[in-house]
Amino acid sequence: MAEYNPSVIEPKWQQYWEEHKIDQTDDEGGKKYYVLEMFPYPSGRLHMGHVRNYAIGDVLARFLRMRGYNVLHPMGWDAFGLPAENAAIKNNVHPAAWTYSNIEAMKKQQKAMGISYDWQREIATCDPDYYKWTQWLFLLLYKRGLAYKKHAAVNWCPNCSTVLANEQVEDGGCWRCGAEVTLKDLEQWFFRITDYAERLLEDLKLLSGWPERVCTMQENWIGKSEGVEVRFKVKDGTDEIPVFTTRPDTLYGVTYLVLAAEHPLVEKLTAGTEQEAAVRAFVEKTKKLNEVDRTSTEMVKEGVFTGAYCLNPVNGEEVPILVGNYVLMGYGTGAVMGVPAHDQRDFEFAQKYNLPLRVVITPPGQELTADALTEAYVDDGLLINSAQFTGETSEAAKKKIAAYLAANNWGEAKVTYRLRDWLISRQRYWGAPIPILYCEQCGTVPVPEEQLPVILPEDVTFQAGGQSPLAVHEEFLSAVCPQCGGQARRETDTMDTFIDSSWYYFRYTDPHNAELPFTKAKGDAWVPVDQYIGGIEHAILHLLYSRFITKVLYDAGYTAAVEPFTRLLAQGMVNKDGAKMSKSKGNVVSPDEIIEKFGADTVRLFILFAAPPEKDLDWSDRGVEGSYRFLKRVWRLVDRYAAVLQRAGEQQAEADKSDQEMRRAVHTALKKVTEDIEERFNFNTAISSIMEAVNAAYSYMHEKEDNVHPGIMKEALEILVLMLAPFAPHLGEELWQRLGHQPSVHLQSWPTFDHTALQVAEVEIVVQINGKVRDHLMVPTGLTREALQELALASEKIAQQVQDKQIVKVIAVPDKLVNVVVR
RNA sequence: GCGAGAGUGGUGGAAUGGCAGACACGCUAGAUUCAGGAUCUAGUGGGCAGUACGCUCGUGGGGGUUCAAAUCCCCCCUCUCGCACCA
Repeated sequence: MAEYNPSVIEPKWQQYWEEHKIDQTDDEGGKKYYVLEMFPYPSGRLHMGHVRNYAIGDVLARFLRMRGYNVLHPMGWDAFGLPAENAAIKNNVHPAAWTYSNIEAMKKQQKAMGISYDWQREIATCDPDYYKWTQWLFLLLYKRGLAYKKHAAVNWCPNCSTVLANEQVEDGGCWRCGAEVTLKDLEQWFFRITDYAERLLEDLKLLSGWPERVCTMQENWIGKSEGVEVRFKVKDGTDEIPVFTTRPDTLYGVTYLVLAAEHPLVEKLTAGTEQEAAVRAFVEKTKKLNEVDRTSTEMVKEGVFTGAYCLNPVNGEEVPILVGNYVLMGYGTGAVMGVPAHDQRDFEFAQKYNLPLRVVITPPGQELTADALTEAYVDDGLLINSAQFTGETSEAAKKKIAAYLAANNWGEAKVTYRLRDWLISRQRYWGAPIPILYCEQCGTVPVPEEQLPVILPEDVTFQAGGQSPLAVHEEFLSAVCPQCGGQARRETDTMDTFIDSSWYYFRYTDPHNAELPFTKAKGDAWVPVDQYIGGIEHAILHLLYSRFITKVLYDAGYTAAVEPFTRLLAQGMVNKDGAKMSKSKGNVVSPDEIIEKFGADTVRLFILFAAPPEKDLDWSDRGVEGSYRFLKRVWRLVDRYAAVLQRAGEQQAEADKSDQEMRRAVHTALKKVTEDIEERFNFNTAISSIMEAVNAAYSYMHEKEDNVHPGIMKEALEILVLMLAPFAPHLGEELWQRLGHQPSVHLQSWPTFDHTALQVAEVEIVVQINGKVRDHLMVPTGLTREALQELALASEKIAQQVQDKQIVKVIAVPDKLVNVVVR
């Protein structure tokens, strides 16, 4: 009797699968299913989060193949990024060398896990064959007017020495290193994602296969709000100040106007006035505040009078213009109208600076006076003090005032989004160069497509100061202008790595194409991804960018997909002792060690068994041992009967009761496992059903010893092995062979359960009195309500307890229960 | 503050209106063994009982709907995540 020895069988089957190209996908054949796990950054080591991610994807991929789908299950590397560059500076290795050796190490780990990837489709975003098409994508956006350069106050991470997109600032810190982000005035490249704001919002409705919270987060991030833009004329001047408001019904309550510190009119309005010095000091002070303090709700609202006034278009009233620290230049128009009676922020501000309040909205049936207010009345109501709109409801007035403004050319209805354009240039080396030239004659010129890729030079020297080595690389810098043939200079910024990952799922469909990023036929054959699996941390970033890029490709006719990912599974984290695994806490569990000790099958099984995929999972060494024990238990079961079963079919004995029970147990498990994987993704309960079937087989074995029914035992073991194969692929393969079959178990059809095996002659029902269980009865299956009721009332225990009471009602549920209601 | 999710034995978790705690970990006992480990078998929510396999309590707290609630509804508490002066 051989022992279960994963360290022998796992490498053996991995090699077999590779040699026999079991995991390669053809573009033709069967109904397609695209399973994708988010590709990793090649840090050099897999962590348990990766292991979980790939285990989930692999069970699905293997299961669906057995269900007859043509499954695409590729893997690649999000290989550009700062850590490579930091490692280069610190250890004096080239980022490319560092990255590729990390890729090798991680690939080895993935192979050791037995994940069924089609390695022929492997991609790395730092490969010129890949980033050529990332650059092509940039040019596509450029041609379509979606890539532009502008001067703006942008987020700067001093630690990473580069700028960041809005999405990449978390809590005022850099998403990668956490350093406090400051604002810098720089000229930078942007993608016009705001042009797609409405579609990105609207199409969330198509994503019924996504977790609702991810859609909600995207919805909040896009932040649509509908209102009007009103133009206030500056008194004694020609300038106009546009103001965005969602409450045009409060327009008659405006008593002042506030500009953001960065508002272009601030300087103009105060130049040469006696307010100039005070305003300038205030602006300086406000600009110095970092983003966190600036947008914190706890911040004290402060402001200063500019000395200027403007005119409320609807009533011609003069209102003072102030500069305030609570108005953001980045949202709306950078100017707000102050309605202290009906906006809490304005109320606080007005109290502090003694600005007047005017009530223009009253709650229905109530009087409201300015003096009586202790806080703003922010709800809808009826208009007062509002000329011809007095008496209207807020709802009606919003529309009527908007129309009135439009008719007089004082403003118009407008929709504003919180979403900002995507800042995509990075002042770093290890990324795809932006394919742009600056010509003295022609200005900004895109690199012609046939000249792609713009190769990232390898002979660079890194400087401690963090300046990109491209900026001082003469050979890279100098270029010939494709338009005039004159001297030109290359853009030295590289692209945000989120661009690399925003289209990689298309490249897998046609990874070796030298003419195009992918052909439409191949892209359309696979995209959208049917099931995408990854961490929740990309709820906005990667997932929003990918949706945007897919829509651009759709508009340009390169894909028929409107959305890239049909279903999304946001997996939970892998923790240890209730806390995130981290070096500083010293609670990191290394996948390598566990695989070495127990084998990949055990790790996969444990991680899928310990919790449903979307929940956080606490790592337990004991639990892992339990999974190992289970696999050994299966091994012994098959080992004991494999020989016996070679004789199966010789004598087909009549099946007795316990034989039939064995068969029922296996088919019941099969039904449950199939449903749990296919419909609910509940791998934990699928595995527990397999365990139950194994337990049933042990009981059967004890009862029958060597007199098991060969046909039934054979079928039971085969079904068990087939069910286990997606979870523990190596053991599945080994046992399949030991049962006398040819490999590969992974090319077998998923078994179908036999309805007749599930049928039972008798079923245990529960008899309740007033909802409390009082008896259990074995009754023939399929009894009618009436028959069931009769049997229940005839039961000794029930009859006894009911005899001196009045039966009010009897509820009978066939094959389940009877509830007798008594008084 | 707003939004979303969660709260079930000693532990991970199961049950989505019909016997709460499947499955597993841990623990207890027995078998096997020189011993340990491994393995197999049985037991394992609390209380009361005491061999009647019975009563009773029990799914964060309180209330409600229902013949029947972990599950549906209302209020409250706690935790996690996301957003947060967005005009």
